[in-house]
Amino acid sequence: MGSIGRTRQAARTPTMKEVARLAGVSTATVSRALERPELVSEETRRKVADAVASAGYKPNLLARNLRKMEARSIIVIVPDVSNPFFSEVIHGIETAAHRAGYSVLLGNTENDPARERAYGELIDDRRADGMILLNGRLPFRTRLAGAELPPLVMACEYLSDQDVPTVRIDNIEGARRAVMHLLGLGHRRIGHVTGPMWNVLSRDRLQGYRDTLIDHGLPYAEALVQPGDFSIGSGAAAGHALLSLPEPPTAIFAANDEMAMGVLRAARERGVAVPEALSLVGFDDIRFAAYVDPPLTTVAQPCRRIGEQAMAMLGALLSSEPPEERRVVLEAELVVRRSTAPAPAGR
Amino acid sequence: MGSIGRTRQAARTPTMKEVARLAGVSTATVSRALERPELVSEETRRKVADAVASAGYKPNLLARNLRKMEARSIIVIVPDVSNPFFSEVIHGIETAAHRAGYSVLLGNTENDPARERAYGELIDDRRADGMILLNGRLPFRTRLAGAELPPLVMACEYLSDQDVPTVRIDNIEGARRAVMHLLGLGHRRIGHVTGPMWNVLSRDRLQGYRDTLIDHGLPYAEALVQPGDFSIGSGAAAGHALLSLPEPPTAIFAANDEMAMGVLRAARERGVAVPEALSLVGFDDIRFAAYVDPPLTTVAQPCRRIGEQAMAMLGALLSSEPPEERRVVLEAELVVRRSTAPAPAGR
DNA sequence: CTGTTAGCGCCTTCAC
DNA sequence: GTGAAGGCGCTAACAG
Repeated sequence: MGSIGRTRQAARTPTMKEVARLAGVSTATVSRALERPELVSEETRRKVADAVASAGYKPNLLARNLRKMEARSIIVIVPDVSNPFFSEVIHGIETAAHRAGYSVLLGNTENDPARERAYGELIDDRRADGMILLNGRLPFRTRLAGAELPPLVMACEYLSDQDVPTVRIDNIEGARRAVMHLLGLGHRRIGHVTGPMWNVLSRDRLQGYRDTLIDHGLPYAEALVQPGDFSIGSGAAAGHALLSLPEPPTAIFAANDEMAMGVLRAARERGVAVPEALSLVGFDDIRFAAYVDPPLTTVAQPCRRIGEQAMAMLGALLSSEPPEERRVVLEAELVVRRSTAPAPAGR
Repeated sequence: MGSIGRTRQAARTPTMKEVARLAGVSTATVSRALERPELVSEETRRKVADAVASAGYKPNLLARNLRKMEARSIIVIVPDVSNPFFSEVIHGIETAAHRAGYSVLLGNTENDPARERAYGELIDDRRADGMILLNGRLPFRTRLAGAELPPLVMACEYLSDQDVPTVRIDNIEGARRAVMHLLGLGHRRIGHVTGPMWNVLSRDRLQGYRDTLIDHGLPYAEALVQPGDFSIGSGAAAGHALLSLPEPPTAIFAANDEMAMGVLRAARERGVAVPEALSLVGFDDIRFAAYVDPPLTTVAQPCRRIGEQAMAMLGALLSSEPPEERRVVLEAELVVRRSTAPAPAGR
C-alpha cells in the first residue's frame, strides 16, 4: 500500500525509524540510547533525545515485548475482587508489581475452574510472564510436576502435596491464638464456625481450634462446631444454631470476619449481648472489622504484606534468581477489640 | 546461532511454522485455519487441527498483537482497589471485559497524579487499547481536546467541562432522594457530612441536599454541614461536631457509607440512639452497609452495572462503533433499612 | 561507539 | 482454497 492509502490514524505514532532519521543515526543506536545509554556517546545521546522529543516518540511495547519474548505483566487469579480481604492482598501485589516494572492483569474467577484455566492460559499465550494465585487450586487441566510449573506463587492459600512457592500465614497458629485468648478470659464452652471444608484454610483453623482445646484438657464437642462458607449469611445461621443449643457456648471463634459479623447479627436478633453474654473472635481483620458494634476481636492477616511478598517472590522467579525461600510464613497477630470479655461468672 | 546453541527453554513452545510443517501446509494456511476456518477446506482444517493438537501449539499473542497493533486489554485507573465501592465496580468491569475478550490491567494510583499518568501512558505504549477511569481527573499532562482523547470512559465520576464518555448515576438526584426520605419522616433539622470538595460527586450530593431543603422551604444552615473526606474517621469527627451543636440535627445524611458508619460510631460514643434519636442515611450501599447496627439506610449505586456498562461503552469505542450514547446515567435507589425512623415528637 | 543484518511469530495482501 | 513474500517495530549479535 502506498502512502496514499494511509489513514490519519495509522500515520500517527512515530516509529523508531523516524527518530533515527531525525537524529541522523541508525535505529540500533536509537534503541541503545534509550535502553542502555551508557553504551552511547554523550553527543549522540543528546541528538537522539532531541529527536525523540521533537517527534513525540514513544517506544511500542508490543514490538519490544515480542522481540524480548516477555510481557512484563503478571496475572492475579482471584475468586472475587470485591471481597475485602482479597482486594487488600491485590493492593499489595499491585504496589510491588508497579515498583518492579510489571503490570497486573486481573483474573476474577468466581471459583469457576473454567475461568481459572482461561486465565492460567495467559501464560502460554505469553501475555503474562507469571501468576499469583489467591485460591487453592492450580489452574491447569493436567497435573503438572514441579519443574513444568510456570512461574507461579500462591498467596494465602497453599498446597500440601506439591512444592509450590507460597506466601501465607500459619492458620493453625492463628486459630490457636484466638482460642488461647478466649481460654485466658475464662471461657470453657467455645464454639466454632468453620469455613467450607474443601478449603485448607478452613481445615487448618478448625484444627487449631480443636488442638488448642484438647491441649488444655477440654473436650472437643461436635455440637459446638457449625459449618459455614465464609459468608455473612452462613455465619448468622451458624450463630443461631449455636445459641439455640441447650447449653450454648459463652464464646465463639469464627473462621473469618464476615461470619463473625453474621454471628453478631444472630446474637443481636436473639437478645444475646456481645461481649457480656457472648465473646466473639473473627479472622482476617478486614477493614470493617473495627467498625462493627462492638468492634471485633480478630486474628489479623497482614494482607498487603502478603501481596507484596508474593509479588517479590514472583519477581525473583521471573528473573530466575533462586528466590531466597520458596515458602514464606508471615505472622498473624491477635487484635483485641471489644467483642471479647471475661466469661460470665455463672459457668 | 545454530541448533546447537538452542537452550531447552527456547526450544519449548512450538511455533506456527512447526505446525505448518507437521500439517504439510503453509503458515498462512495454519493462520487462516485458526482464525477464519471458513476460508479453509474441511480437510485442511482437520489436518491443521491435528497438527496443532499433536504439537501442543498455542498461538503467541505477543506476535499476534504486534501484527494487529492491538493489545486486547484495557487499563482501569482507580485510586484504591481495596475500597469496597471501587472493587465492586471493577468486578463489573472485569466481567464485561472477559466476555468481550479483553484483559483488565489494574492501575492503582492512591490519587497520585504521577502514577495516574504512568498508567495513562500504557495506551501510548500500546499495552492497553483503552482505559476506564474511576477517578475524576484525566491522566494526561497536557489538556487534550475531544478528538485527541484515547479510547476512554469515565465511571462514577465525570467532567462537566469536557465531552468524555461517562457512565454514572445522578448524584444530585440521589442526594435528593435521601433528604426527601428524611423529610417524609418528619425531620426538619437535617445535617450533612460532605465528601472532599475537590470531588464533583461531593459537590453534587451537597447540592442535592441543599436544593431539596430549600425547595421545601427549609433554611440551609452552614452549621449543619460538616466537611469529611469519605473516610470513616472523618465521618466520626463530623458526627461529633454535629451532635455537639446547641441544637443538634435529628437526622444526618452522609455523602457515603463509610462516613455514615463514622457518624454511627460518634452517636454510639455519645449515647445517642440510632434511629430513635438520630436518623442516618448513607450513600453507595457498599457491601457492609447492611450489616452495621442498625443496618444503614442508603442510596444504592448499581456498582457492578456501572462497571459493566462502562466496559460495554469502551468496547464500542474500541471497535469504533459509534456508542449509542456517550453519557449513560443509571438509577440510584434509596434502600430503606433501620437507621432511619420518624423524627422524635419533641421537635 | 555505531551501523548492518537478521529475525521475534504472526497475519495479510497478492498471485495462482 | 492455498502458498509466497513482506513487514508490524523493535533489539541483539556481529562487524567495523
